[in-house]
Amino acid sequence: MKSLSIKDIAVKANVSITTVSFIINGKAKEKSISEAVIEKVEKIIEESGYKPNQIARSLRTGNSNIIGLIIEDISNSFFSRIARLIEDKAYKRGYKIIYSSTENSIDKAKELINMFKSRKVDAYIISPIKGIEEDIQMLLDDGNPVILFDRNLPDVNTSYVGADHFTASYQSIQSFIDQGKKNIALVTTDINVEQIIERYDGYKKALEDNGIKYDDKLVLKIHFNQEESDTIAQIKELFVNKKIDAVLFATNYLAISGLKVLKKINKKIGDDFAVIAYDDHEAFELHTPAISTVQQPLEEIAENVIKLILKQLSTKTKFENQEIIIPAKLIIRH
Amino acid sequence: MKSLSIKDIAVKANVSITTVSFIINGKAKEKSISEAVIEKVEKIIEESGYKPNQIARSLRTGNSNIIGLIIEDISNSFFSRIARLIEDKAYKRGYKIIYSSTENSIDKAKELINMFKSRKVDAYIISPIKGIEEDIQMLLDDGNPVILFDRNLPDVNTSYVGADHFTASYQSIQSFIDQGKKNIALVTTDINVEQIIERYDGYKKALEDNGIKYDDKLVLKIHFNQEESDTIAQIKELFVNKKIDAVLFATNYLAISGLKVLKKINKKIGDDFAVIAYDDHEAFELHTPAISTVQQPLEEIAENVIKLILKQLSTKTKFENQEIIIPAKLIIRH
DNA sequence: CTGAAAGCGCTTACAG
DNA sequence: CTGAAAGCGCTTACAG
Repeated sequence: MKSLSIKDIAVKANVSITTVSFIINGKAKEKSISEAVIEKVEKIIEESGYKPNQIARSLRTGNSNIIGLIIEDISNSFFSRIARLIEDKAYKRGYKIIYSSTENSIDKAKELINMFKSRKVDAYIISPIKGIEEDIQMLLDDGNPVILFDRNLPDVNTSYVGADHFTASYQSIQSFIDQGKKNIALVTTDINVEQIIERYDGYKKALEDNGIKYDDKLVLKIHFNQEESDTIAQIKELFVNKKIDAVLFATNYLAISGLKVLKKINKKIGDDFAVIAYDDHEAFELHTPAISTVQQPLEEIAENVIKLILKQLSTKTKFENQEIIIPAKLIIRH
Repeated sequence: MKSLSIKDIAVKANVSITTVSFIINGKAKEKSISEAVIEKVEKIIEESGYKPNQIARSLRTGNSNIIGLIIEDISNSFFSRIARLIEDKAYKRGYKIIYSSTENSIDKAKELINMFKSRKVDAYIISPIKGIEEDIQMLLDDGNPVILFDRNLPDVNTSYVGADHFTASYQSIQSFIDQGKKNIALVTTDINVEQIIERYDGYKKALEDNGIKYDDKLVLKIHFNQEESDTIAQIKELFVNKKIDAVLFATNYLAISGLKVLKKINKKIGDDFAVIAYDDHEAFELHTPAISTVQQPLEEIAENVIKLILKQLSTKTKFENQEIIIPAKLIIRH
């Protein structure tokens, strides 16, 4: 029942565990182990199905080949799709992923960082929230690679990969204005994170640049963790009581709720009511009519995150932090 | 830079590491350590921010408090939602999750099992595929808790948690027949797993029991990993060339493709064409008209999986395997 | 009431 | 060309 150890292999092969270790780690040549011994040991390893104990290896070497991934919620399709891409790319380079969801709770995020720390993960990929700046700074001070993605934390100097939310939001509003819209609403969340604030700023700036007066009453900030029924009621209130000819939803789940409202109040999307949703969702292409969306470049975000991680992992000296901002794409559907 | 060890704490407190260890592990009372010493040590731990190295603890105790989760694809909403629920429940009990996606590849699944094994995970939660029976049997022989979910493996004696796919599929078809439908199609996948076969069996049996002849031409088996454009072409072929008045989609992503086809060929869902989709999706409620679905009890599946894991983990003796089959729910929407 | 010491399974500097 | 031994940071049986 007990699994084999390097000692068992050494005994079977009648060599020292040092020799076995060198062979396992591909240092046989370098340590000039004879061909005959290499073959014998490899054969025994093969036949016995021996797998080195990674826990012992980690304890000794100090690295785990595990990357910790901290996100808001794995069941949100934006994150699950990113998680899948990151997993793929990490595995190809020999790294595994431990993930965990923060649910936008500062306490849970702090706890997760501590847990990952005590497990000695080699690197951290974090979609952060405000309030954990100090914890992240401590990771950096200890020399850990930390990459933020999706949301940046202005007060911490780390590497960051994300889409250009300001421009994407600006362009969405500009496209409404180009269609002749004047009363443009924004439905967003009240969570205080960079990428949501940028979407708001883009909305405001586009209005100003086009000489349209910003109206606070057309901006609905939905409380993050509330019941969907409440969200629907609030959006309905906005749609029914305000004169609106276009709306930008700042997240895909808000757009889903918004579409439910439109269905309920029987308001048609068309020439006199336009909609754009931030982040794509399968429901949008299928919807009648199809919903225009802002699409984040998931593949590129994941690729850049992994690249930065690997670069930092291989750099012994002080690492230069990088910010990589990738354009998002506005997909107009009819 | 280096993090603190138990030795550092012992030196600071002027006691042995044994004493510190007892205090950390809540055995202070049992080992009758004096109140004064306990307080002193706890204060130092608190102030220094010391976190025990879990790697060392794992090596010594043999357990990792990590559960390995092997699924088909984390970006599929069924799995990401289950993953979220399992994560939640596991965390509450002090366990962390490492996940990985198999993409329905036998080789990748085997590799993942080996990787988890060498990391000494305490338990395995697997949504399996045919071809890894031996590997799972080896885990069981080594005394590891293994819970299969979503799909069972008939040739291996393990615990299993899943929905009653046969009945759900049967009831779906029965509801079509009750509406007077005669030409009922099934769009399913060609992957050779229990839960897909059961859906097929339920379809066939319901037809037979109602005296409707089974027609092979009305069953479309889509190749698993193909491009969506090919899937759409095949479904279109079925819908255009066969006389059909109802269709059951065996997975939610097939239903999404199917709805795209209907939109394209401008076929309306209504009195003379009915649709049911297996596994819910946000797009279905929103669709015009809303799509009826078979909903799996995700919460109950996750809860039972974790319960079984904990039970097995706490049972020193030979564990009695259990199969838990939970009814799925047919939600009719109009 | 508390501590010295063995040992979990590895890696690697050192010695020969 | 190969091995003995130290040490990574813990836990715990044993001794006093």
